[in-house]
Amino acid sequence: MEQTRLLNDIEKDCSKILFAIQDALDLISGKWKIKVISVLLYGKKNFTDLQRQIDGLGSKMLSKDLQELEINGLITRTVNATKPITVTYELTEYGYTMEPIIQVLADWGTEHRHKITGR
Amino acid sequence: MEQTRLLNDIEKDCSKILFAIQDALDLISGKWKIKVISVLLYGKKNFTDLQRQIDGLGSKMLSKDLQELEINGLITRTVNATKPITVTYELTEYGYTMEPIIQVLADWGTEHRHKITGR
DNA sequence: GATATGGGTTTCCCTTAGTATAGTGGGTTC
DNA sequence: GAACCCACTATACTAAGGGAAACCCATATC
Repeated sequence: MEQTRLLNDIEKDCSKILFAIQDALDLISGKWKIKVISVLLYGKKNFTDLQRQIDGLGSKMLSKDLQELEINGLITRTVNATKPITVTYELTEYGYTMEPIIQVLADWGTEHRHKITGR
Repeated sequence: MEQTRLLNDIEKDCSKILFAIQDALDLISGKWKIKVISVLLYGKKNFTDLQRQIDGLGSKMLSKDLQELEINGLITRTVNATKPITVTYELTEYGYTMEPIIQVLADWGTEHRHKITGR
């Protein structure tokens, strides 16, 4: 009885983190969004520079993902009145709160590569 | 010149974390793998319990993802000689190294939900 | 001997995420 | 005035990921 109750509590905990994870993934799912955010952690970038930095990313996907990231408040889009008009994308303060996610993923990936390629 | 050199260095850094992130995502991409790992953080589970705990997950996907997670050394599969035969899935030591990823995602997701639903 | 449970596999289907390619519109440079 | 850069948008296609349902095998319970 006591045991059962504890198990139920654990399952509730577990369900909660499952929902939380889904909430996070909803914003960054897809092949490119995390990478866009990662690049923007290094500073503001314009459209073409973003595309150049992320290998394989086409303009249609970049355009779509930037729109979605903006809608979700993670980045801002600024049109600059420069000679040829340029557009700058930049992480919002909220966007920067994703840094730990990027960091921990990158750390794990680095360790994993060491493990695979025989440290 | 100095400035340019620094920029190049930054771009190399950036490329590195992009590759690292890709390495990590290769193992946990898809709709269900992170959730399977998350549930297993709470302890070993059998097939049916995993399926019950993760809403919407069908047996085909679960079966496929478990195989892939095992191949990548994140979980172990143990057949138990019980009355009706049961199979137990459990995180390996390596699998547990994913905990920080799950944790940081869950934390962010929780905060995000607070923000969206008007703290 | 019918039904249930655990642990899957197989087949078929379908949507959607993503790719490739081309084009637009404004401005600048050669 | 040709060609090139930036920032996209449009169109068209495709492949892979995933869902639903049926089926399989063993045990064992009614």
